[in-house]
Amino acid sequence: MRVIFMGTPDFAVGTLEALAESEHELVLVVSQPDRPKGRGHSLQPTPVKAAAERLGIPVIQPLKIREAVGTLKQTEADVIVVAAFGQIIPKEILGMKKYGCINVHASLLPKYRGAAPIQWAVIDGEKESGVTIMQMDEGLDTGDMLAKVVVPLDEDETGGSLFDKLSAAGAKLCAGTLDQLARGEIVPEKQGESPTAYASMLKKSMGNIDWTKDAVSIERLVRGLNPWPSAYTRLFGKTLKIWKCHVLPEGAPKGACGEVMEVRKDMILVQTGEGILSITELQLEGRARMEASSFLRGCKIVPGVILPAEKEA
RNA sequence: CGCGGGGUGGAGCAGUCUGGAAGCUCGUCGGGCUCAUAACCCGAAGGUCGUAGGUUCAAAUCCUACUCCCGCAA
Repeated sequence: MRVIFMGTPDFAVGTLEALAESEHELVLVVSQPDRPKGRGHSLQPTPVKAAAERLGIPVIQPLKIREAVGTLKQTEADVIVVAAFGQIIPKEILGMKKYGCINVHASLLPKYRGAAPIQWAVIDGEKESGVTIMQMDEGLDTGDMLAKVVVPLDEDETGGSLFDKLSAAGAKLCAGTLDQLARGEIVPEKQGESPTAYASMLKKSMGNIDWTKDAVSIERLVRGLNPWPSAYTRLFGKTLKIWKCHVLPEGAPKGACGEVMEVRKDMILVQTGEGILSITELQLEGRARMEASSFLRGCKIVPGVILPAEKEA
C-alpha cells in the first residue's frame, strides 16, 4: 500500500521505521513544525522529521493540518497512518483515502484514551497495557479497533521504559495490520465505554509530590513521570527530583508527612500519609542525577527536615 | 543573543567574594582490633583544580575566550 505517515515525537519514529522496512511504500511524511527547544532555544527538527530525512522521504510541516489538505489530496495513497501527531485530524482528511486514517494508540482501548496513556497506566499501577490500532473517527480515540497487542508492566516499569516497549510493539503491530488490511482480513471491532478517565496531557506541576498521599501512590507517580516531567519536591530552597524510591513496610515511629525520618548509608526515609518511602536515587537542581549514597556524601541532610507537602498554585 | 547552577584524586562536595603550602565525607590498598562485621583504630597510594590565554613576585581563587554537564523555560 501507499502510505502517508503523520507523526511527531519519538514514539512515532519506530512505526515510521517499521513501515519503511515493510513492503509498503511511504510516499509522504507529515510532522509538526520545528520548534525552539533546549537551552538556547535553538530550532530543533521533530524526531519524526529527522527520521524521515534519514530515510529519504519527503516531509511537510504545516502549521495547521488543514493547510495541508490540498497536498494530501494530490498525493496518491491508500491509507494515512497517524502516530502521536499532536493535532486533531479534521473529518475532511479522515475519509480522504481508501482505507481512511488509522491510528497507533499506546493503550488497550477503550482504556486510557487521550494524550498520555503510557504514563497514566504506570501511575495507576496497571499490571498490563498495550497498543491498539484503530480506524480513526471524529471522536478522541473512539474509533473501531483493528488490532491490539498486550504488554505486561514490570515491577519497576517507568514511563520511559514502557514508552520504549509500546513504541516497539506499536511499530511491529502497525506494519502487520497494514498487511492484513490490504488482504481484507481485518474485522473492525467497536469500542466499549472507557473504564478509565481520559489520560490527560502531563503537566509539570503533576510531579510536585504530595507527601500526605500514600507511599504506594507516590512511588508509582515517581515511576510514571520518569523521565519526564519527573516527580519532585523541595529541599534547601531548591527543586529535588526523585528518580527512584521504594515503599517500606510501616515502621514503628511516625512523623509528619514529608518529614525525613532516617538517613541511612544509601537511602533517605521519608514519612508519607501512609507508609514510609525510601529514596534511593535523586537529583538536586543544577546537579547531576545520582544515587542516594553519593548524594549523602556531599550533602548533609539530617532526620527532621521537612519536605514541603503543599501543592503549588 | 531566553534565565540560572556547575566542571577540584575513583564517588559526592568544601575552598573562589577577602590570591600565598590541595581539604572534607566516602571508596581503594596495606596493617591492627574483634567470635565476627557493612563497625572501630593506624598508615598509604591517588589530583595538569574542564581547556587555552592574560594579570601578578605568586592563580583552584582575578580577567578574557572556548568547551562539556545540569535545572528552569519551551
